[in-house]
Amino acid sequence: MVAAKRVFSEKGLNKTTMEDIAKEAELSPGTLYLYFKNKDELFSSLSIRILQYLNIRLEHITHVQSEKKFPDRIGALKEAMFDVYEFDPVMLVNMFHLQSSETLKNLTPELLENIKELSQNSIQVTAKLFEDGIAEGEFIDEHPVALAGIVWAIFSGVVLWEESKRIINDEKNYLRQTLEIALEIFERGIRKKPAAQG
Amino acid sequence: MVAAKRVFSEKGLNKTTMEDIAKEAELSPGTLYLYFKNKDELFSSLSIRILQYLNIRLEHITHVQSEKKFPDRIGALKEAMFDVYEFDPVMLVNMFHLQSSETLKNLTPELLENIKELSQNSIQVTAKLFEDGIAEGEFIDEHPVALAGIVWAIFSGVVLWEESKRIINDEKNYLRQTLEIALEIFERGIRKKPAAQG
Amino acid sequence: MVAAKRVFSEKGLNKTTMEDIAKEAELSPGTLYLYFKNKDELFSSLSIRILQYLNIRLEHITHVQSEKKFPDRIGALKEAMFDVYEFDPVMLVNMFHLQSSETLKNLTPELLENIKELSQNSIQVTAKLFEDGIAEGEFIDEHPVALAGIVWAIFSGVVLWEESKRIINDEKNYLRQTLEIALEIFERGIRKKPAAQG
Amino acid sequence: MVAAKRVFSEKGLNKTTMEDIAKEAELSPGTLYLYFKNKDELFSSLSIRILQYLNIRLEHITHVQSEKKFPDRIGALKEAMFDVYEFDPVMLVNMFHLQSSETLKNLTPELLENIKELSQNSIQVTAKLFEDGIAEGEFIDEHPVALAGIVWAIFSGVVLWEESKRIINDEKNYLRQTLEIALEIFERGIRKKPAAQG
DNA sequence: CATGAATGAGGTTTCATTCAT
DNA sequence: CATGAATGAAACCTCATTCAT
Repeated sequence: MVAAKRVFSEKGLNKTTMEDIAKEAELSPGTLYLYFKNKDELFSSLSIRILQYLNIRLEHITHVQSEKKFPDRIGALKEAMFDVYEFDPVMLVNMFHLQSSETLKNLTPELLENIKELSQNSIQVTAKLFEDGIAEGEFIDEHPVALAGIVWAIFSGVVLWEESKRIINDEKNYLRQTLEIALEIFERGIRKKPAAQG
Repeated sequence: MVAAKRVFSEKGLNKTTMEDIAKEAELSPGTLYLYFKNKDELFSSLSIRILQYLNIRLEHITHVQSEKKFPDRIGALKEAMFDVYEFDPVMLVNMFHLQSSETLKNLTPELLENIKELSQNSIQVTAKLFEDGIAEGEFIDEHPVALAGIVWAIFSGVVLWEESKRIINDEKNYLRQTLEIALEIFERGIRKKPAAQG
Repeated sequence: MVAAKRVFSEKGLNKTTMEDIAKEAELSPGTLYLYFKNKDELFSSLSIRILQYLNIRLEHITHVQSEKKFPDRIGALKEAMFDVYEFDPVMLVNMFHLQSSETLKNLTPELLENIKELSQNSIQVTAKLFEDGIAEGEFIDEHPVALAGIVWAIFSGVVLWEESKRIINDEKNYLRQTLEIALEIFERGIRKKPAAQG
Repeated sequence: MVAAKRVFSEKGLNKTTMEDIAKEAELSPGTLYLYFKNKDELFSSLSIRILQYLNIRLEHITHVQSEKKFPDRIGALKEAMFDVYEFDPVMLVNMFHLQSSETLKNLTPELLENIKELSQNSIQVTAKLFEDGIAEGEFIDEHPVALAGIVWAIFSGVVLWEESKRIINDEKNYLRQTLEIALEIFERGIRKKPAAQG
């Protein structure tokens, strides 16, 4: 349920009970089991929604904007990241927590396969974005998949980092600014001739 | 207990029972509660050990190696990262999950304060590493705290990323290589005149 | 549960486990927690049943028998006491032990308020029984609330006294006789002109 | 330990741990077991101190003041009650709670015998106080033991009553006044010709 | 399709008691 | 005579899951 993820955000996966979720979703606990095999699957399904949204956005970048030059496409990637974050900041953070063996082991094989495909696909699509730049000899590093991994690692690192600052220090969340700077540094770091020094 | 984290590492936070830990530590369940108020606090104490180790390594960089020039110091930071990761990869990942508000509520105020201080300190110490470079006009961005945040975000992002790849795809963990590349890109990205192009 | 107090009666509050109660009630332990927040609250709820029964009996005296003269009404009070004792002797004794601050802290505020109201109400209703006698100038003491307090103190004192005699000396319980005499003395003691001397 | 009973008073028998007591007594838990076989025995020993004090006071009334007339002796009994209450209000209340089967069953036979004797003795001594009055034909009731039981029941009833009022309503404790009135009523109630009416 | 009362296994936690020092 | 760390049995309580309605 789209609304039930609010509970996960507040309490975290472990401390959230099925009854909490049912209450928030205005359903009965039993009803949840009509839609989800168990708690972990419910949690994962919510995570998958974000991965799906992310993939849709990435498809859009490659297909619709395929004629554009690289600098615009990395800008589009940045926009996609912001959108994904704003689509559901809470579940995004939760999804990053999903990546721990204990949760993944309880999933149905289909669901696990689903997650695998979605994440592999998003990496590959991201990697394609870098291929042009590499082809044109603009980049220092020439392994597009590595670059894709790193750019998503930066994304998740910044999201978690800003989130934990918010919780521990009660600070405001500067995600957008921090991510902007981080990606700028990344972009400068991968180019042979930094734009700024043109 | 230094030996009790083995159980956490194997089973993950949720699936680990106090009795598991007691058995591994060759103690009785009751004894654990002489040293830790509850399960969350035991877990957090283990996380703190990593933060403490990190801070010790960082102190070492600034104090002992203070005469060294910047390029060496960012190299030392990189080494510290690898060491922290190898000190206890699993607990490091768990620590990134610690930041869920509900877990933090069960901690004693002292422990919470302890965590706060350690993370703030590690950021500040890291920020100092960048100050020289900024003072010498070598860097584009001039906000050392922002750079410190980003470099740690990259670290945690890469760690989580590689861990999840390992779990989902059963791949080997390329942490060292990925982190190496990521930090190289980062370093190039922050300098005005990339060393490679000097 | 009306049937669950049997266990308390047999074993006493401390020695009774939630599982004992569950077994006697033919329920599972978890089910008990659907109805009672915790053990103290379950125990208190049983105590409240006696207070409620007492209040119902007292209401009956004032409302139904309001036309009767005082001597009959104090006789009715005596009957109420016997009935309350016979309603559940063991829980009555336990109720007198309820008043330990630590136990009261675990209760929900509503339950605590409930207990307060019931005890205050029973005092006030009892006090009303004495008001007529005072109005007609028959009594020496003219503070009805004080008399109400004393008559209930006598009740609880005699109940505890006879119970402890029963336990320590394995004697039979002479509650009825002792209470009869005690209340007769009380009644003679508060009147200006003792009936016997008329 | 004379000072350790404060803990019982605050928390009640069940909620008080041996460690609480040890801390209050500035001893270690282990040391308590040098002096007391177990928790119940520790608790009972504290109760016995009051019974002993009560018996000493009662002896004093009969032996030293044996030449006095009855009216003075019942006045002396009243004083003894106040003294006993002030000697240790807290343990007095606790002692009344002791009278529940669950606690008594764990006692050593010697201790139980001790308690039996002390309470039987105090009843008998009290009964003697009434014998003179009965012999002189002043009293309506002619069973001294019954009167003794009732007078102690009134005492314990009033003590518990005032104590519970204090806890539940946070009221001040009017023990002295209430007991004074209650005993006056009792005294008037047992005499054939009330003193007040000459 | 939905419910929600009931389950009960299993977790966390407590605490009277012991024993090596 | 005193300690207090350690015990471990047994308590309380939780919560994912089921199933009769």
